[in-house]
Amino acid sequence: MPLDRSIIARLSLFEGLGPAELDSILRDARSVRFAKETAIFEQEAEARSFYVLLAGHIRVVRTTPDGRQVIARYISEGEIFGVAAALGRLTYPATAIAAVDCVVLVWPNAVWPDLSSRFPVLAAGTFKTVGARLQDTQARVMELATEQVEQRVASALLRLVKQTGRKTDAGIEIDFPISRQDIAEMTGTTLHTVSRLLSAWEERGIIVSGRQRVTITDAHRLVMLAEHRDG
Amino acid sequence: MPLDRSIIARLSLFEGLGPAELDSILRDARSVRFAKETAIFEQEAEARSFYVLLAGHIRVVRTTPDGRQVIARYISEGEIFGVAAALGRLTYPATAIAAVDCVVLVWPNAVWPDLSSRFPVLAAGTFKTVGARLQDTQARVMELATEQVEQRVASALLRLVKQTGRKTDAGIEIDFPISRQDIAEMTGTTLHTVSRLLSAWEERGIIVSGRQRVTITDAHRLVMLAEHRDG
DNA sequence: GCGCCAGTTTGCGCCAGCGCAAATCGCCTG
DNA sequence: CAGGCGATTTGCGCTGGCGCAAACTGGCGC
Repeated sequence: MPLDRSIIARLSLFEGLGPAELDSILRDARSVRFAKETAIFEQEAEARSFYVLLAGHIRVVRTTPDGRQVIARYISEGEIFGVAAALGRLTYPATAIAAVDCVVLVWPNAVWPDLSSRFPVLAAGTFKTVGARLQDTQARVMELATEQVEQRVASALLRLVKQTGRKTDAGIEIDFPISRQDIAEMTGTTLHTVSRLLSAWEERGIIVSGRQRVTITDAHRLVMLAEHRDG
Repeated sequence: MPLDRSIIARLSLFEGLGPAELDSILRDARSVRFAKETAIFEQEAEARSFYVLLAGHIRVVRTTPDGRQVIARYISEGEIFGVAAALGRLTYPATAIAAVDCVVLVWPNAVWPDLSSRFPVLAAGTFKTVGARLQDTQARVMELATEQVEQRVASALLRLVKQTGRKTDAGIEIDFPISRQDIAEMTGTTLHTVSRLLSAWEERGIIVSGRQRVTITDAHRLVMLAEHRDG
């Protein structure tokens, strides 16, 4: 059963491509479902495929030799990921884990040279995504190097809300389960410190939170916290 | 006066290209000299060109809104840099400064689409470099998030030595002037802490150092320091 | 050859945030 | 609806490394 082009037509990555072209691209793809907390690919494994996330949220995690984990980023719907091969790498540099039940499109790496040369828009879009990621990662280096923990955690929450925020009556909620431990692994601190910070912010009415759930109720004050030393 | 193809023939980026192709690539380039401590391009400036370093060493620096600096990386001979435009960015994300007198080749961005499609090897090599940089940057995030200052400084020195080390009778020396402040800006600490660490290491015979100069005399013990908590 | 200055060293006090431990709380399962 | 488990909260003590300040030094320019 061939995939219907409507599933990718709306994605910015494929913008400007015609129906026949979309069909041609989809001919090499298959759609796969991943249950919550299962791995799409693993760090160090041979890179055989690249992916586009159709539905869900994915956590990209790197593990140090001594077993400590760091969350490199979250992938949102419509993003391309696992493009190691296009960047000349033979293995994936990180593990991708479904944060919720996910649906992804999968292409074998072998089709990339052909696909990218036939559809320069696609290649350009992919490299633009990579460029943006490089930029983000460098911004994180700067944050880790120059900012205090409180600023870093505030920034991380704001980034998550911006990327995946869902409006509720209480405020804007992060759209997938995220633990204190996860936030700690994004910001280079411990779950204890994150917990203390969130508690303090909740007391001051800036957020409300629960088990694996965070809602920002006063984004403005959180921005102040992220930027300055007051708030 | 046209540039001679011999200046780039030996670079891995242009590997596998014939004389006519090299000449064709060089036709669009010009060679420029930058004096020590001058800027090749500035953060936030419109990206008009991309570059290849022919001789010297370049420091890539990002500045935070409040004026703190972080060294993103050092560029060595033969590397391509300033490729913002190929990644879909309109401005440079960082400032590039000649750490010593440098010679660079400069191409206007306008020729990139043509050049990269005519010479896929060149495009692939460029994206491979970008991929490696993304990898490096993520590795730095992990280091900043999980390691102590001592480990980070040791790792930074080892990376510099590996990238640009020059053998002397005392050991392996970093091939360009580098201050305690520079090392601090690479590792997210202060020049004071770096100075204390280097003094301690010098006392233990692991390095010898002077004004803007570091020589590793016992790389093995420095590796131990970078990995564990002893040494 | 001398003076100046950027780069470096070092002492001291302090505190942000980690590590450890224990209690508590929600949620899911049976 | 009871039990159990993973997530969260919170107290306490400690310390790595920062901030400040002052002294020192190697090299370059005059």
